[in-house]
Amino acid sequence: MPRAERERQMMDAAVATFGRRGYRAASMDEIAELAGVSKPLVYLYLNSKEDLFSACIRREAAALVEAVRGGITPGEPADQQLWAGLLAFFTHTAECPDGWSVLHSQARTHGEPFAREVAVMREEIVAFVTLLIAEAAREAHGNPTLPEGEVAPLAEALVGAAEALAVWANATPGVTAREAATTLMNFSWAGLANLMQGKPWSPPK
Amino acid sequence: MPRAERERQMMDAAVATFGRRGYRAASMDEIAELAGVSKPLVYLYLNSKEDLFSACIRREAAALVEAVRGGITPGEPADQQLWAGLLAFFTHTAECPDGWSVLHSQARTHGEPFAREVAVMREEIVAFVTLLIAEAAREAHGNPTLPEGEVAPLAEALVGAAEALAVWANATPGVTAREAATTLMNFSWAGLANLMQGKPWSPPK
Amino acid sequence: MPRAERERQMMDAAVATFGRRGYRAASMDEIAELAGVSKPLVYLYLNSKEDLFSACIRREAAALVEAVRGGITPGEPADQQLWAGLLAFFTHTAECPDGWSVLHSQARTHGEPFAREVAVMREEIVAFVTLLIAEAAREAHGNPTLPEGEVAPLAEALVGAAEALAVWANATPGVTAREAATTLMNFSWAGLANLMQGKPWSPPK
Amino acid sequence: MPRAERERQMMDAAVATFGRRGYRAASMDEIAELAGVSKPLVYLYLNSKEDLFSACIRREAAALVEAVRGGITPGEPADQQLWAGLLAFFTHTAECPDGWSVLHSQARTHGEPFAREVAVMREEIVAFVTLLIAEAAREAHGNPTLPEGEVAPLAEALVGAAEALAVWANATPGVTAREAATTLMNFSWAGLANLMQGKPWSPPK
DNA sequence: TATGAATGAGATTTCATTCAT
DNA sequence: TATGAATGAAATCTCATTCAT
Repeated sequence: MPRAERERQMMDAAVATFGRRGYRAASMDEIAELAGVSKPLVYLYLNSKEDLFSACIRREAAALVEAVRGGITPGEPADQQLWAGLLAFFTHTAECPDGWSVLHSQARTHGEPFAREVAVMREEIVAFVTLLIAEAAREAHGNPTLPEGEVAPLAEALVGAAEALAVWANATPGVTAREAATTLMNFSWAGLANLMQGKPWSPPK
Repeated sequence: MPRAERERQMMDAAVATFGRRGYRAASMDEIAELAGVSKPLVYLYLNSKEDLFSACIRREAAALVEAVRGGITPGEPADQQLWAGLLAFFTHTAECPDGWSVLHSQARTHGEPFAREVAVMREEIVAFVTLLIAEAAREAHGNPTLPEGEVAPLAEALVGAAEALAVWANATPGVTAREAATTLMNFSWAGLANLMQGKPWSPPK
Repeated sequence: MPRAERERQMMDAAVATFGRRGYRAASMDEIAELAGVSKPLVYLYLNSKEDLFSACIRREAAALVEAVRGGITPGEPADQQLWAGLLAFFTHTAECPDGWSVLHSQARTHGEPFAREVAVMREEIVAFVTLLIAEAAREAHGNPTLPEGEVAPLAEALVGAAEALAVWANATPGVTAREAATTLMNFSWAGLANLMQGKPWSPPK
Repeated sequence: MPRAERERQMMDAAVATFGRRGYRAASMDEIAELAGVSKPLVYLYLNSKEDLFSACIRREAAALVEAVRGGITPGEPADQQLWAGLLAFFTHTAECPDGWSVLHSQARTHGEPFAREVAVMREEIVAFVTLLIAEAAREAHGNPTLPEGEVAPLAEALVGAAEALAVWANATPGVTAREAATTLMNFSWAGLANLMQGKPWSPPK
């Protein structure tokens, strides 16, 4: 069997195992058995448990970014792009729950080598959403009405809400990607629109 | 030293260690050393690693709920209550980052005994937010304009966004609890208000 | 509470625990709890686990020897003495199963310091039985018909059979001491009588 | 080295260690060292201390039964069969003192999983001896003179005496298997013969 | 390309034992 | 006389990793 395919088998097994058990609780024995190969072969190809986990993170991150990117049509109105991106995001996380678990739950809770890998991808997505929000503001008024420093936290909140909804949708039977995306658009876009029209909510006192 | 105080020391050390390393990577040796006691004493008082982790989850969950509940004045307008609750939430998670990590990152990624403990608390908070949203709709129009089944996902999204912002605020130097709460109110409340006025965002096609 | 009584309580608890669990599996915690005292008190009075076990062996051995000795009337015919001794033996082992377990099962399986304690008592009993057999031979013929070197193994076999029957009687509901003693007399005495009349069983070839 | 042979080495070491130290006092470290392998290999092959002990019991029980069975020629007169069986028994227990210790001393003093394993083998042997006694009675008189319910305790006593003599023979230098078997035949067979002729020993009063 | 055999290091847990009062 | 508080040492067991083939 050619190396590339064997490697894919092993990574599939690793993603499933890491996603369900967590990095520490997953054992190389279990991964090798699930992949249907012997343990030394896993080491021959993937080098170490750390390297294997990193490889999983990179593969799943790339797949997620690819899925979202593929769902978007650049040049469309900002809300259409956000909608399309969210739909692709929720679709992908529903189709690959183990991969999503690796990225969201596991990689971020197991210290420095791994957290950074996933942070890179996340920043890329936050940056894209930040751009969309600024673009939307431009579309609405021709010039940015939102101060620069306020856009980033909003994008952070939107991405955070999307992540939480993805977990919730995976854990709640019967919730479709389209419903999740609609909920989040309703929840966020109208609020953003209000903000852009200079009508922020103001705290008491 | 009296037992109660020693127990508190151990739990402090355990929360710090579990919060930073995760359940599996945290070792009882490290916890005992950080607490300044011998390992057998930890077992004598807290029984087992599982029991210790559960005790940490329960203590931190109770403290968080207590903090949020203490920040709210019942009877005030719904947006005031939400604001106060978020402020208390972000203040508490900023003050107890390890406890927050235990609840948000660690407890939820390590299997059934633990996930359920924290799910109970989370459902309590989601239920409270659901009530607030419904109440706000009543305040705005005198009768519920949002269909029952749509409120729960919105509360889920709001709580999810709050959780993500708490993580982000803890990881980003210089972000205050007040700023985080303001961002989230801006992000969500205006959007919810729009929804309540019957102006949902509608997907294309 | 006076020391002597406390000590007896502790030894009772120790005998019960050692008898049921075995020397290693019995924990000082369990013994102290069963005795209704704190662990340091056990150490204050009985010194160490080894010493406590030795003390149990000595106490139970003395009680057993005392019981057997008290059942016998010296001067009676040898078979009457043997019968009375066996009856007392089976009665005592049935009344004190934990003590018997300590002597028979536990003390002999846990290495040198303890095996010797119980060996002393056992040799005393074997010597007594040896005397009885020789005496019986004299009663039958006026002079020893059995060579000296053959008496000891017979006594050993008789005592061994008694021990095994005691274990069996304790483990088999409904078997009385009188039945066990009768079985053993039937099994052994007639055989011994035959031997003494110079009619040994002879092996083939 | 092939797995089967390594496993045999480990079991040899385990039988020796369990036989000498007892189940609890034997440490897996000691067993591994005596076998000349690392501890993890013992666990890889034999699973756990409990499983290892059970495996030892089963192997030694099978070997003992096999040895006794192999010494007997079915169809011969009952006393010849008993003699041959005892000879084989004492020969085997003298050759495998550690295995005999595991079966007789250790397995029976350590709780339920183990006691039952050895009880099965013992019952098999007691049943065989019971058959022999009944057969002998038939050979002597053509019909059973011993009531059914009395044969079993006699077999129990005979087996018990054999067990005790095996321990004694192993502990007493210079005693051969042939001598032990002769002693027991002398001790028991003539007595049984008397019984079969309807001359039981009768208790006083 | 692939694996059966093997291990060093470290995890949780238990227990006999002692101090300070 | 009596105990609550505390620990050093050692047990069982797991796991990432490598060697020889």
